[in-house]
Amino acid sequence: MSDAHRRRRDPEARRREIVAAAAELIVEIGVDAITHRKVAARAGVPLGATTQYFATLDDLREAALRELADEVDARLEGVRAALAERGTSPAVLATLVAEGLDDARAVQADRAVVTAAVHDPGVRELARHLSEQLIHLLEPVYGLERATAATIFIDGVMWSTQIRDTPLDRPFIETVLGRILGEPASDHPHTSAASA
Amino acid sequence: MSDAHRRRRDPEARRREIVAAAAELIVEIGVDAITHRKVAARAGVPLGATTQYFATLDDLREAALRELADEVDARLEGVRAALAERGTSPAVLATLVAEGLDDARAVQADRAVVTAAVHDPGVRELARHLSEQLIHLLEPVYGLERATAATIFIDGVMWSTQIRDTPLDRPFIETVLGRILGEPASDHPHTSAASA
Amino acid sequence: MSDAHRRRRDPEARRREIVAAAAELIVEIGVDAITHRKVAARAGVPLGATTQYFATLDDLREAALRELADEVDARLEGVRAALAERGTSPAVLATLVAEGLDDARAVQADRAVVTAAVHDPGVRELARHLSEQLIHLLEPVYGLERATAATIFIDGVMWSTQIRDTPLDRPFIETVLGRILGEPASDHPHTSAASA
Amino acid sequence: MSDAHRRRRDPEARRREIVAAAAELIVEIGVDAITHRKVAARAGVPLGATTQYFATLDDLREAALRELADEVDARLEGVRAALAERGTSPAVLATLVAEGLDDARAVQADRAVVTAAVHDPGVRELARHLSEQLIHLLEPVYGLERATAATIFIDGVMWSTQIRDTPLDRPFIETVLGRILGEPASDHPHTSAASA
DNA sequence: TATGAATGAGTCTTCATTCAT
DNA sequence: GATGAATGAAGACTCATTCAT
Repeated sequence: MSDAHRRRRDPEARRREIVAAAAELIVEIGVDAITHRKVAARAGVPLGATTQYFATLDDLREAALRELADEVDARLEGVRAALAERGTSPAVLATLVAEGLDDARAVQADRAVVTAAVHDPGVRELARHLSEQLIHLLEPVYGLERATAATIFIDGVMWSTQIRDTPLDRPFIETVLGRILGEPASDHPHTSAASA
Repeated sequence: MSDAHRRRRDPEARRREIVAAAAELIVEIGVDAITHRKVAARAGVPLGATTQYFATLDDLREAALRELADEVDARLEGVRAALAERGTSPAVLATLVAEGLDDARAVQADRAVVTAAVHDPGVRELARHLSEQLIHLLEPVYGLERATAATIFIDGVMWSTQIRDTPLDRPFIETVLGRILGEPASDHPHTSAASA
Repeated sequence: MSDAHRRRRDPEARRREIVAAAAELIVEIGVDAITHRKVAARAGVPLGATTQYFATLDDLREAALRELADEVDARLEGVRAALAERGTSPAVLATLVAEGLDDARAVQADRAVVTAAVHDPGVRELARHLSEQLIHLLEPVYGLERATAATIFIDGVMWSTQIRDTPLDRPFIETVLGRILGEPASDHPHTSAASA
Repeated sequence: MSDAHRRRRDPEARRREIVAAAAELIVEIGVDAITHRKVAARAGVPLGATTQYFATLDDLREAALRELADEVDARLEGVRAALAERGTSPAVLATLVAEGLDDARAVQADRAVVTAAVHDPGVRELARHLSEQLIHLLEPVYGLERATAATIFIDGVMWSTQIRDTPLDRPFIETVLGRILGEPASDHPHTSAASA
């Protein structure tokens, strides 16, 4: 019965395939290099399908960037869970960051969104949202200022990984996060004098 | 072929104009959005001039990115001089960084080089060189690890500025740099805002 | 992008039209003088159609040369049939060659392929194939050496026709072919105009 | 004194260098592929020199083709001398032809002129002149018809060499020329019923 | 609805030719 | 006179987008 319902394919599934292909390509060749043809080829769908589901290439691009942002969001959710379970210490956080660095796709997805944000106000909100997510994760324990500082540092770590051949190692990250975050505040947040 | 009046005849100047126009455009619309036509229009030269001086658009792009990197280099030289004069303290450094953040062009030039580095190995070296410059500035006073950490943090600050509407403020930067750098390791201690 | 009326929708036919137009132009203005624009104009199709069907101009050129080679092949098949019916004598062959010379297009098609072969290894095979076709037609009757010699001579006749205003006449061709081929070596002798 | 006369260089010599470079290039890459820039680079002269000595590229092309034709002419003069000395027999002629085939440049020069002749009436005369030269060499001994036939065959041999990997061998050429030319006429020409 | 043919705008690039120096 | 900078026309090619089927 469920098979009979969908004639050929599930439109939603196809849409997802296209977005996934576009996201892959953005990570690989950059947001400005994607074309309908490349996306169609990568997704294994006919050219027409890419224009069927998205009015313009910009729309497709946006959907793909949103997809990448969702991936990062999901990853952050994993971080949240891990911190909740293992404790929000610089050591645990450093471990999670270092793990993230090992997943090239994760790093690139994040960087792609931020890069696209520079010249696209729409994406800017996406990028802002992501870093705020991390801030909000750390803020209850370390306060806004330190949480912001740590997030900005981790941002720098991501870029460093993207540009350099040798990724930064966990001990370094832990040490620096330790300095930035200091000791966890006893139990609950203190509003501090952070800026942004 | 045409009866048009040939323009000025100063190859070096013209080349510089073209590179400057390309650099401007990279900052404004992104490295992937530049075209011969846009550069020619911005520089106020005929289309053919852009191809006369650069065999390929890639060559022109590279020259423009190098120009931007040189700008950043010059700025870093200014930082070096200021640190030498006013002391390599987190406070002085924070002031210089905050000043840099106020110069949108400076931030954008730096970010443009880093962004272009992601998909262009040639530019990657340029980007690496820039961050190493800053590391080398701080290393004599704070050691490699702290110098690197501070540089990575400043990198994050730059991105944050690029993405957010409100730039981070000087006190925040000073506080965090203080935590990252700690007391100068050398014999010329400065007043540092370290805490924790 | 435009409100133009799309034309007919018969890809195969359109492809053939484009190839035919390109072949015509190669014969008229030479293989190196064809451009997308000229082909499109000649075929009566928009510029984009020529690039839609052929990834590169080289591909289009190759298809057109192959088309010309096919024409020559078809002509050779006619020669084969005629020789089979009327006997493989120098006289019959000379008549067929002389007929071929009267068809300017046939001569030009042949010469165009050979000319293009000089600087294009891919086409070289095409050209070789054509002359081998004729050799194989004559070889069973006259042996490889004489068949080759006659083919080479006929090649020279084609070029002579291409360069001179007055084409060589049938009697001359017959006389020379008679000398080159001599008496048929097979069991089915034909009246031959051999002399000397 | 002779050195003082010419300021920088001998204009005539420079002109010859340019023509020689163009001729070389025509042989290598085809008559349609030459450009001012390529010729200047090959000749080792500044770009402006190529336009200084020739009003248009067509003029330069024509001069270069004429140069190639002159080379062939010189070669034919060598053939004339050799025939005069060693006798105008098919064997001697075949040897000279076979020697010519070994000189790739000689074959290509000849073919370049003939090829260019197809679409350029001006060059056509040049090409006609060349084959007539050879006819006139053989005519006194073998008569116009046989001389023409042999020339046409040799023309075919040249093309065959250009297209095939393995050049035709001397014995084959001698055998066929022997059949085409027959025995040398006793002493002086007989006007025969040849066509062209 | 799904597909891919159709179209032309726009891109990079090459070059003949002109002409300032 | 010699040089190479200057210019734009023209060429190959790519692709977003439209729309017939």
